[in-house]
Amino acid sequence: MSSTTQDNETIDFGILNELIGYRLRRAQLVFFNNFAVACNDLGISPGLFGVLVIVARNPGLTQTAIAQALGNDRSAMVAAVDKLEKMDLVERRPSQKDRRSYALYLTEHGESYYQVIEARVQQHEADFYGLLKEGEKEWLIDILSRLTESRSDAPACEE
Amino acid sequence: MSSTTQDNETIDFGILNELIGYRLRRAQLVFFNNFAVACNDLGISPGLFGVLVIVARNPGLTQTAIAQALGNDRSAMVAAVDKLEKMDLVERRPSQKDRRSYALYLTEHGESYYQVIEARVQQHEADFYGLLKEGEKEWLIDILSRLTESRSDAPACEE
DNA sequence: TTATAATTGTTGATCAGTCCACCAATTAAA
DNA sequence: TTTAATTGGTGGACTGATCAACAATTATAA
Repeated sequence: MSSTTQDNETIDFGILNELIGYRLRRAQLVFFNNFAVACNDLGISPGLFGVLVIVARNPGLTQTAIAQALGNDRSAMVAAVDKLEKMDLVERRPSQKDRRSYALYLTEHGESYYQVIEARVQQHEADFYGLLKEGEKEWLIDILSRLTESRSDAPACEE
Repeated sequence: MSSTTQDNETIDFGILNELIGYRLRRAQLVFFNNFAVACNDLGISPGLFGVLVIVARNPGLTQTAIAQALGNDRSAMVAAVDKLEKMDLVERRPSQKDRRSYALYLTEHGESYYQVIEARVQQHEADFYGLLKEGEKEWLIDILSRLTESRSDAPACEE
């Protein structure tokens, strides 16, 4: 009911501040901006990073398999993999089992560059750790996972 | 028979599942979809609902004031208010203090219709309450607020 | 006062992301 | 063999966000 800072010029946010959906959107936007600032020189967006992680940890997957894992459309993968290929981070190798599909792998340059990117991303995340108390990060991720995997065609999540 | 679908279960998400940013994005997407399903017949998007709430609780504000409160660009408000005007929910009244700006108010129809919309939104939010334990909702909102208002883009802060 | 700077709503352009329908080639199933 | 699915891919539509510019208006400084 009360906003965090009740200053002179009080705008009443009403129900908005108590809506998980609204708060999620605002927080996600802040993370997005921070990610962009931290990784713009690397040419990596959050979406591209997601693809990179899946390819790095699961070499040989097809584009549709990655799309399903990330909850994206197959068609969206084309431009993403094209970009990553032009950056010499990912390469498409013709699948031997299925001549329709490609098997995706990190290039040699991609292998080493991925270490840089992941370190940068983790550093970007750490920018927010000061705002969290003991155990809050794990709890937050747990509850977000619950909210995500409850409904919808949740992606295949392990662990 | 087992090539693609079984791969799904063994996909390693690596660092992804432990990233707050990634989890936020996924959860927010689920909320967005649920919101759309719950409110598509009302013609209200999350963004439009945000504007509606601010106008309802703070009648007479200018478009830029609302944009700043919601963290949006001023130019984005034009199309939003145009839509809400065509729906006969919001009206622009010329400001008496400043002839450059408008003062925004809910129309008569908007006043009653807003009750319907807010009830629907709250019902949509309640779809997720079953996943939360005692006090977790307040905790989650508190954490998300902290993450959001840490950075410069904080809403509702005038000087 | 006058000259200058700032603000308001608005337009337009760009850009990323999502979504959907569709296609040729290939594979799976009937 | 005929038919149905699936793959990567293309194109279009549709949001959203972002930014630069503009005319009208207001605020500030000289």
